[in-house]
Amino acid sequence: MSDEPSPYLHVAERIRDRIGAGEFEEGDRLPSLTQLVADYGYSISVGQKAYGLLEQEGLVVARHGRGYFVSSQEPPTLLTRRPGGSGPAEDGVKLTWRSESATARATETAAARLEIEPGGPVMHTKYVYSVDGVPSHLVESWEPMAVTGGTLIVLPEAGPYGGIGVVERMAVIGIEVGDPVERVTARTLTRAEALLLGVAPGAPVSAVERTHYDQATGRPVETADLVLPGDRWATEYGRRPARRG
Amino acid sequence: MSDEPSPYLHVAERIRDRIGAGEFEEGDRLPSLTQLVADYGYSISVGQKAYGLLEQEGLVVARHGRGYFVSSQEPPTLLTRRPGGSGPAEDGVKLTWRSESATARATETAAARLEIEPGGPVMHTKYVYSVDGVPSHLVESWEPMAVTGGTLIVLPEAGPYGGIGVVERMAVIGIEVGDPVERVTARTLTRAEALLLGVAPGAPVSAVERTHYDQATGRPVETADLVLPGDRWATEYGRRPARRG
DNA sequence: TCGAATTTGTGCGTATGTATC
DNA sequence: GGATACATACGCACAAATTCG
Repeated sequence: MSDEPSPYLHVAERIRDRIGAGEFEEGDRLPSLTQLVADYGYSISVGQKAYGLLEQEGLVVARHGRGYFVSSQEPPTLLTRRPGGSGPAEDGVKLTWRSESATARATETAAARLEIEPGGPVMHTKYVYSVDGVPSHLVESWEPMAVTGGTLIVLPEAGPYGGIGVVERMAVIGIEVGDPVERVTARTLTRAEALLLGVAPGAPVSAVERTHYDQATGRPVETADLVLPGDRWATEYGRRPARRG
Repeated sequence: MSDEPSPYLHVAERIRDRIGAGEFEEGDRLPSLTQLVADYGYSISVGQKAYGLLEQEGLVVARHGRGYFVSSQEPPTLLTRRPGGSGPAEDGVKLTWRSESATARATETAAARLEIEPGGPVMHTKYVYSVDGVPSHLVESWEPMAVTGGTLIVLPEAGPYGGIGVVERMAVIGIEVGDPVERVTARTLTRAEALLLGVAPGAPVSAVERTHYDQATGRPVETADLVLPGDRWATEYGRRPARRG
């Protein structure tokens, strides 16, 4: 009979409108739950559900014991990454990392991407990167031992040529590596990843499958999985043409 | 003192585990709320909150009057998109779309990306794309009227040159457009977007800011926001070198 | 340092509405 | 119509975080 929305939807809409109208700005404190009861006449739980909805929409953040606040819509700093690189393109950002390398047998998917036999020997390395000391993203890479085995660069992060990136390392053993192929999709963090990054599981991330190829032979020489939290990273592909207007 | 999680988190974890252990498979009906009360001894509202959490994680779907079900985790096929294109690179996939165009004043962000004055006239078009009849992704594009105004291609989806893509349309008025610049990040769906796509809000998506430039002058001629659900789309950047090994 | 007041977070029990079978 | 199930709402209680005197 009635076309009225549910009370909690009604309250959520009102709050949304009041934010939109400029009554509250970024970072401002919103009415408390008890205030909402006074304002709209519904119960506390209606206010809770309304704020819960707005929280899910990313418009509002709750702070225990303090109140509800208008969230900053635009994240303060979104670091930009370019294909191939593992770190930010911006200057003045301190990138650090921890890594662990071990020889392993190629999994089904790694083998397929490296175009080697499943179970074949690979160097498997896991990275946890940090920006200004805060965990920022995860990388896991695989390199065929058939390519780097017995050379000085077999360990990506140790030895005289450790820690300088795939392109430079491969150059040491005479392999010219071009721009990588990157396959990007979106998913939510697993529990294990969330633990490493110190954020809530279920946070959206870009999952990037990156593969570097030998320019001369066309064979894959490295493949990696990158996990980039969406609230901290953007990746920029392509270059704009030079301005000649 | 106690390290126990909240009851609703505990129940959510148990259900998650039971699904992971194979006790319930895709599409299976999960215990009803009253059954959860019998199983775990908490109240109905605890079960509701637990299922609510799992719903948000995308593991469970609720069907009014029927019950809670295990949602299909793995999509049958992940479509591949290439930069610039709006549709899948795969063959045999039927891509359809609905669109709405209207002239508008450029918002702050659209103006910045198009390098025009904020509030300047633009053609604003919203698309809802479907694959095999099922809503698959969203696109919203802006083109400066200074570029297309008064030409045959002013409406992207109407007239003799409607619906053929940016590169081809711009070619009609003598503008050569190169590969676009795409900036990719991850976020969750807003409620409005979730409604259009018919999926749960909070689902992870790739958000792509795409800009096409005039190859000759280096000026932006079109910019667009793409919303690509992570469970249906991947975007592939770069090409592997030819095999000569 | 302590405690009171405020505020959100969580849980419980119940009632009502509505969809499904 | 009746039984079952989820959706929403209300009121109350207590826990936990914050603020302030």
